[in-house]
Amino acid sequence: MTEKILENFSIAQICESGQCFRMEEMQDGRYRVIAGNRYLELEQQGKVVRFDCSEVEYQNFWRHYFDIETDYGAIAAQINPNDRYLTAAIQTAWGVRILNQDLWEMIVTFLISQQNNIVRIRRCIKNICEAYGETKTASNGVSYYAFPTPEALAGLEEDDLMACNLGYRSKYVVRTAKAVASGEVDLEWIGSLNYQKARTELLKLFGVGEKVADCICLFALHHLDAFPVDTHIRQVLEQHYKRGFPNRRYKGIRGIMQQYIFYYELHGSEK
DNA sequence: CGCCAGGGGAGCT
DNA sequence: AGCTCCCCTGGC
Repeated sequence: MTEKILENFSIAQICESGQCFRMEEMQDGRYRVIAGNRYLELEQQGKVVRFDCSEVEYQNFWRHYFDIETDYGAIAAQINPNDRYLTAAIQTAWGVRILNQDLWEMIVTFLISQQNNIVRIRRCIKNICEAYGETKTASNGVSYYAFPTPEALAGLEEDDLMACNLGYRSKYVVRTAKAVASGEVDLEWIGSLNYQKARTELLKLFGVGEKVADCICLFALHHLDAFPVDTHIRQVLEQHYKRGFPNRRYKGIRGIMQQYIFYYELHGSEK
């Protein structure tokens, strides 16, 4: 067990922010997350967060995964107080963080996300993990499935993942897996690039467009200036930012603002 | 059964 | 940059 007192951190909000589809609430207040081939259970009471792992594992992995080293209070303080929309958004989404997730996992996840809803995305991910991910056992005895490696998917026919409910996205995932497994695409190299260059490389992948590329940049590569524009964000921009989003003001943290907006639209405004 | 939307993308002009 | 058409599934 590792206990930390954390500001601007809400595991519930992170879970519902729609950036990680392998995090879920088990019982009330207790959450489970699978990242790559790691498993963690955690719970939160107020600012106190209990991680079911050693201090070493927290320091070596989960601290970075949850982006604990970034001061979100300072970021929230940069929001223009005259901006009524963003001010309302941060009141609801104050505990959201941009996770540091695995690059391959995010590529597959957001290939699947296109023209898809969150419930089915979750199920698709679950399906491919159960079908092609390695079975693992957590330190507390719980068994779980790791995310399938590129190699595990590279041997498939392009339509094989339709059995996992991916629909037409099956060929996007399989073809990308083949490209990565063969070495034609070098994920480690992409991970070393700056935002614009990484984005350009990701756009070369079959099935990756601008929105998906920005999601990958934000959630895996931690390029906090990436600003994914989906149908929800587009509507917000049209309604509340007719003269354009204040890109200059939020330069370098636009992606965090995007997440606050996205969360607010999904859970906060309650129409 | 048809229609349509769900966190877009490819292919062309 | 803008446009058309398209992919598959689930809900109504």
